[in-house]
Amino acid sequence: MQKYSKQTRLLLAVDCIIFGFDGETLKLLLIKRGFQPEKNNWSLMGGFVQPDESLDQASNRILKQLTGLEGVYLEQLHTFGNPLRDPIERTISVAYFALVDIHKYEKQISADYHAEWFSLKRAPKIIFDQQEMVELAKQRIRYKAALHPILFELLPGKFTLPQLQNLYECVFNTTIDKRNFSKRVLATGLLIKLNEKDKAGSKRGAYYYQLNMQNYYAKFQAFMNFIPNPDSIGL
Amino acid sequence: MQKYSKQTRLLLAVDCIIFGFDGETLKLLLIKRGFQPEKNNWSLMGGFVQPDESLDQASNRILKQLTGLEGVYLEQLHTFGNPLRDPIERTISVAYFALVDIHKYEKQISADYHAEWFSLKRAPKIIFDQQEMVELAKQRIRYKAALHPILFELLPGKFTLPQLQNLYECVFNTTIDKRNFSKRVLATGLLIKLNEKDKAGSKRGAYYYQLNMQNYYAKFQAFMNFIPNPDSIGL
DNA sequence: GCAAAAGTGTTCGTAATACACCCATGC
DNA sequence: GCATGGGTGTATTACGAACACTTTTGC
Repeated sequence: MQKYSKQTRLLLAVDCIIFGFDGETLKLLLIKRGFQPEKNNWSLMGGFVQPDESLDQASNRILKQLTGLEGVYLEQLHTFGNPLRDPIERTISVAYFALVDIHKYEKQISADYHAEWFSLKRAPKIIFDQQEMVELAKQRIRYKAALHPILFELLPGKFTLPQLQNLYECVFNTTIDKRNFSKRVLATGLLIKLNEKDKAGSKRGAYYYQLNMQNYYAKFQAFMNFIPNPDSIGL
Repeated sequence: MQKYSKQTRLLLAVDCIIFGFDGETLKLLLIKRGFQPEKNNWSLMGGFVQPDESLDQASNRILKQLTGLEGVYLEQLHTFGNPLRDPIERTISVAYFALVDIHKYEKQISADYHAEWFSLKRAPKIIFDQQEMVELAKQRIRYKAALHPILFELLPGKFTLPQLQNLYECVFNTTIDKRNFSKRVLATGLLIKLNEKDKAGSKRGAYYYQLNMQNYYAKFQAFMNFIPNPDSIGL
């Protein structure tokens, strides 16, 4: 059978908003764009969708090619299709966001790929409408994290409660009572306490926990409250 | 400046999943596809994105062209990009879902546009991967409706509490205690009681309510519980 | 011994749940 | 007068919020 004649074909790209957490602030991974226009300016990880790959495959490939990251949490966010968003030629971009354990890849990323982590607040200007993508991604992460345990994807396999709380406080830009926080979190049954302490953060040391993967997968879609007063936060 | 040479251009379409509520069940609006392949088979409202329009514009245009619907709730759902989803030629489809007051357009739609409402459970087979789109849309609506008052978009300007409860019970496939339901709903401050009754559903008649649009817009993004035990429902 | 962070329990108020009867009307 | 659906109140429970002191240990 024939093709759909008369219809316009358009360029299709994928852009990945990659978040990491260094224990202090949320970070964004950017790269210096390798081609015109906007060559050498900071950009999200992006690339064109190839003829034989799905969108999920494209986003995973681009992530791997530009950062070496593989097997990380990656989710489709939104598709941006403003006719003028790319000044050279109309390009539709399917945006994905990723959550990664920053420490796992920190050195490799900067050494091999010339990508750099920026604190969300201090990130440089990025190209086209990518700032809009980042804002939407931040919003989506907050929204989802208020209900589902996605933020664990930003932490290493072993982490402490203070670290976890720090992450939540940082994402939601709030402070949480540590007694209530630990109660809430432990009540989910998602965590396994280890017989080992992290002595880095304090003299006394804080117990390490790890995810109970069984419960994690089982309860991932359930609604659970990890933060107090979700309404009061800018969701 | 030049174009991005060497990159493949792809067809880009928009498909709209249109939901309505007739007081009994959730319904889906389908149309007989007007061109090959799958000509005359049931399909979502779809069309190709034109060179000069954004995705939102495209979805609104397609909705208007195929159904006459205008100014309805329309939201981007997900983008489907499997290389083989359209057998003729690779086509990326950005799916949108719409919520409409079925009565407002019922006659017009079937008379002028040869579109038809189908009960979700009794809908015919639709083309390509559109069933997947519908499933995702149902899921998204449930998810969103559990937290935000979007289901009002499915009701006429004046509606009764029993009608509203019916809608929620239908969307979540559950039963709700009417005393608790009315308490919850009225507590949001979203409804204004009218001095008028709907006598169609019962001899005594049920009071009409309308949305307090001020509060509706203000609280739309807030988290609110409209259904008991969201966890227990298949979200 | 002191500074700094970790860990832990109780009280209180609010919100969700379960539950049953009367009301208005058309026939 | 009776059948049908509409409307309302209360008692109990569970959960989230507020809140302060003790523990450990490196210096």
